Amino acid sequence: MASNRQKTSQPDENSKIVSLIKGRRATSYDVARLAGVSQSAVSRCFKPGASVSQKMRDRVMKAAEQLEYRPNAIARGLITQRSNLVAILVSGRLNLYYPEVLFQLTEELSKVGLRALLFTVESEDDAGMAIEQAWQFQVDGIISASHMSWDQYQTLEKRKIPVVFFNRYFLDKPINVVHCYPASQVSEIISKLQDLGHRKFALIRGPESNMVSRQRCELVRERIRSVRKGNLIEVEGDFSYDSGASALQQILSEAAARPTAIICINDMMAMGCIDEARSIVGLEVPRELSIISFDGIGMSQFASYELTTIRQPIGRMCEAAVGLIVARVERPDQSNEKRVFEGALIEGSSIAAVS
Amino acid sequence: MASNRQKTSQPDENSKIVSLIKGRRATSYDVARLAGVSQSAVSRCFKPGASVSQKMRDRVMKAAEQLEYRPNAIARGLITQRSNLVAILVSGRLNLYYPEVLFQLTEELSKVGLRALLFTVESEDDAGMAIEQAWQFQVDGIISASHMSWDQYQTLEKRKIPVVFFNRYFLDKPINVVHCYPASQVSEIISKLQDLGHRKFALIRGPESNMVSRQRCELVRERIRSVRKGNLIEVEGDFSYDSGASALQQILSEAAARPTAIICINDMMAMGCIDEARSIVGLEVPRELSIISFDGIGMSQFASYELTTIRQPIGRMCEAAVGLIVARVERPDQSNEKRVFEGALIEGSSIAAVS
DNA sequence: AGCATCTTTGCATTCGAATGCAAGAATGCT
DNA sequence: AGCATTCTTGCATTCGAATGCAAAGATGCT
Repeated sequence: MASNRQKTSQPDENSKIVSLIKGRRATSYDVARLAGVSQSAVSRCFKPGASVSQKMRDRVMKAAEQLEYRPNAIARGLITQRSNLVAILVSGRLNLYYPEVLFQLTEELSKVGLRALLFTVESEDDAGMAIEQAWQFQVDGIISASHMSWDQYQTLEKRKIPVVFFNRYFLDKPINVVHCYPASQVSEIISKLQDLGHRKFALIRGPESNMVSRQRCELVRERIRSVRKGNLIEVEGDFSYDSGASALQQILSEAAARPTAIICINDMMAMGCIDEARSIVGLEVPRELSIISFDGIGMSQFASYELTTIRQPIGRMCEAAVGLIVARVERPDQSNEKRVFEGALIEGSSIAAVS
Repeated sequence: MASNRQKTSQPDENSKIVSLIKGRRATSYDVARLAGVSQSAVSRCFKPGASVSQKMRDRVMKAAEQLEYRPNAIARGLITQRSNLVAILVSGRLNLYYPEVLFQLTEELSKVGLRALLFTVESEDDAGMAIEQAWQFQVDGIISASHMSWDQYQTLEKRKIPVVFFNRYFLDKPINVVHCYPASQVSEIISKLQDLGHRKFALIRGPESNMVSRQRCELVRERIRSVRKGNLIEVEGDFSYDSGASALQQILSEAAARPTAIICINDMMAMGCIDEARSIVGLEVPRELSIISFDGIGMSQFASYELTTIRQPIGRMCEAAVGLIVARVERPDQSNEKRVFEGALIEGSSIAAVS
């Protein structure tokens, strides 16, 4: 009792405490004992904005340093009901767009004191498992850049877990979403292709179930039709390099007359397409075949490709996604929000005039 | 008291409990009350191998389902002193090797019930911050495929956090490490190059501080010298595409006679090198310049590159890394272990005979 | 000095699940 | 039936930090 009250423990007792801790992780109680204060005082010293005198803070901090004390985020999470964990669901060994998103999301989360709990999700089943796990770990929110069904989302909503979709959405459903709607860039680039003499186009889509792909396709179709009843052949891929390559073969075999320009719904397929054209089919890109695409991932600008592509402002989108998560965590009842970004046209060297 | 004892709660009371929960996350107490058993019984039902009768288990599980109960991993972590979290430290927007490792590590962790807490680390400072965070979150272990100083590692060891290095290590220091030592593949491919008539080589290294790069370099140098006092010019890169490109320029400006084969210490630099050779310098690869490299990442096999490269068995390495973590978590005092893997030579089309 | 106001501090409780211990139930054996 | 053994179950405590409340201390004002 008395020893608890005294302002500083005796030197010999101090070393006793320090050595007692040895091998164990120091807790706030250990720090409190060493500093001769209460556990709550220690807790308050590590809570920004709490009411603590300078004297107390100094003493506690000194003791904390001696014991290498760090607040236990798990215990803190239990009592505060905030884990500071955010689940990130990404798919994707096949599309190198995702790693870029993942790394930037992680950094943005880190800036606001949140940690990324990573889940790789290649199917709806995976998403279901990820959701269960995320729920068990009491994540503060989920950022999904991957497969997730409406039912699964509903479950999360019922459980009051904030969800932000990253370049994924459901038609006309109210959700939090960050995505890129590059309407004017599509106009611009399609016009440009037409100015270059292109009249016959092909479109390599993503899966029909993917809304972002559908949206991009709509923009492309509208724009091509708006100028002239253009010739547009469409085939479907799965966003992967390989599927871009086989899509090209399909186009060439199906089209009555070979298209002079191909619009790929993402960079990976465009790269597959270019490589297939050059190495297998023997078409020169861009002289004989122009190719444009969407995303603007890093490697789309490698000299082998130098894609003309519509870049997503991934950095700002990640920032927005994290911003939405934070906002929903702080005010769970606020209504959903869509943050839509423009694209940016990167003029590479994958297009040319029709010869 | 009495109601706590009775084997099943009354129907009306049940719905009262169910609705009481509404909006809240169900806890083991809620389930216990609904099932008419004790909280410890619920806990045991969710612990594999615990002693519970079938009757009890059924009743508890039914109640749990009704309430959508899932054990709170945070609370569990607090009492068991096991968070089931593993920190993964990767660097790397610039080297697409890391995303592959990251995704596979995550999947392997998931298989053994562990979750990946992701940290992006581009410098030792970042590593320091990641370590602090990981420590606060009571991670069960750390897998580092990134910068980490010996001092930082020592801190972790002192704190008894298992660490496994992934393709990183310190010279002759005892640590847990998984890496790839492709000695025979280096021999094989260098011999092959020599058989193809190559005598003048260049080596594009990674940073001198990187042990894996140094090790690969050693293998290359030994092998080249062992056959003939070959001509070997060396320049340093940073594993990125761009640095591969500029390394080529440096080689061409420094070398008295142009090398006919370039050994790149990773695929990214090889791709930069190939692109630079083809697009800027105007050299045909492989006719005028052969290029080989290390890693065997997915995109190294894209048709634009088709690198002859020594692949790391990333899948098995990730499995091993997770295995080591699990072993250290279960038996913390066991001594360190190195798991070394062979490489596998992928014969692409980036090499040819000297003309 | 005396009183009011504001600040600082400690006490006691809480979050949700796990677990050692002992009591109680079920089973087997003589 | 009586006793020993094994299996189930509940009680009470624990993990480590946060926080409402009230007491104690500091400060200002008259």
